[in-house]
Amino acid sequence: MKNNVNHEKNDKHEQILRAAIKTFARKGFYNTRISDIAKEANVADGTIYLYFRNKDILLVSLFEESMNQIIHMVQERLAEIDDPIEQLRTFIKFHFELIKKDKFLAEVISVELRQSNKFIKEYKNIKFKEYLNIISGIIRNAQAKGLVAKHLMPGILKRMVFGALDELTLIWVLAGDSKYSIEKLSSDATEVLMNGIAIKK
Amino acid sequence: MKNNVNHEKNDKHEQILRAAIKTFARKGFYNTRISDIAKEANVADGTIYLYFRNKDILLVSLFEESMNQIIHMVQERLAEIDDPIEQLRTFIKFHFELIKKDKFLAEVISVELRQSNKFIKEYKNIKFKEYLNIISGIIRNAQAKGLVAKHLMPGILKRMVFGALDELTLIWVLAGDSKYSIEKLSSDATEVLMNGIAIKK
DNA sequence: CAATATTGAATGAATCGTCATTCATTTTGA
DNA sequence: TCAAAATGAATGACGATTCATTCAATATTG
Repeated sequence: MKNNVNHEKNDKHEQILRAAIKTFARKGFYNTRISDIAKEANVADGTIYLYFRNKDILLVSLFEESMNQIIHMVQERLAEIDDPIEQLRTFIKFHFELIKKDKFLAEVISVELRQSNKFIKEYKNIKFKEYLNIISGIIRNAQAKGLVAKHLMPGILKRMVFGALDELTLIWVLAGDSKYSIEKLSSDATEVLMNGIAIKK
Repeated sequence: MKNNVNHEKNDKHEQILRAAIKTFARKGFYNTRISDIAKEANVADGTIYLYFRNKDILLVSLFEESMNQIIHMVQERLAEIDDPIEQLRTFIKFHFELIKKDKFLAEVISVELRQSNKFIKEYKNIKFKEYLNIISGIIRNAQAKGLVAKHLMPGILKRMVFGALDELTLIWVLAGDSKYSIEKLSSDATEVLMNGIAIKK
């Protein structure tokens, strides 16, 4: 069974990233030791430096690669929809599907993104901005069609939407939670945000 | 005798806390050295340990004491108002007044609270929960008066409100005041949240 | 085909700088 | 005068990063 592992999932890069996500989620970036990640990934400490320049870059790569995938997926879903109001509804739905699918990643993004954005110099955070701009894009379209009041600024609304969703993400990933189901979070969030943003007909 | 709380008018205690807020805001908790705070406060490194058991406790004290004051102030303001809808409006207004008044503190709370909540074991975060429960309290009253739909859960709404406000706080403290004024943030936030939560008459 | 050489991925112990915290000493002020 | 407050140099622990070495896979040779 040890013949040729090269065709197997011996992708160390991926293996280390997954271990990092899991460990950062459990202990937080600053309380995680490289040796913790190495142990979780079943590689030597030094191996991590063959794939990532340093600890900061490991976190940044994690964000970048994840956001890339997420952006791609959500764009795909939105492309099928014409009505901006329906797009916004879908965006919210999609958000909760994502956090359900990868709880550890959701936790790392929710808890560590602010810090890293502010304190890791290498990180310009383009991908995250791109993600937020999907929301403001939808809102601009809605405004053009008279579905959202024109005096509300898309740059502010996108942050409110993200902030609300992100805070709900947090209670779900931290509490584990028997208290609120993803479905209830999703439906309450959708109702409040749609009512708040779209013009009532 | 020397260490904790109730020597209200202790100059150094306050002096160190202010320096800590300023320094944490600039460099983040984990990138701040005790010696940085000492320098900012014009005291010796060791002096800080006469007032705070360790670095973690310094951050926790900062949260607790600030939240105490904030809770007290907001309760006072809300007490003058009967209508829960007006209370919610006032809560939002008050939030932005606060961040305008103490930008550094707003930044520290917004950026560091999640981390500390999750990773500092000593910290049970009672005060922050109390703050959030002011919001859910208002919403429960509104529901009792038929002003907010009963099927929306106050525990979810309080988080959405806080999340939205917190995210707007973040763009203001990080970007400086250039792009959006506090007043515009406040008015857009109020409009969206009130429309989202209150039943349209 | 076997023997040998080359390659580069992986290892993990050792290094080295960085602080949080301590405490012997000094300063303050009642 | 002396207890409390303040100081800041010294300590000790920790942990990111390095790099000499190992090892397995593949290539070369005769």
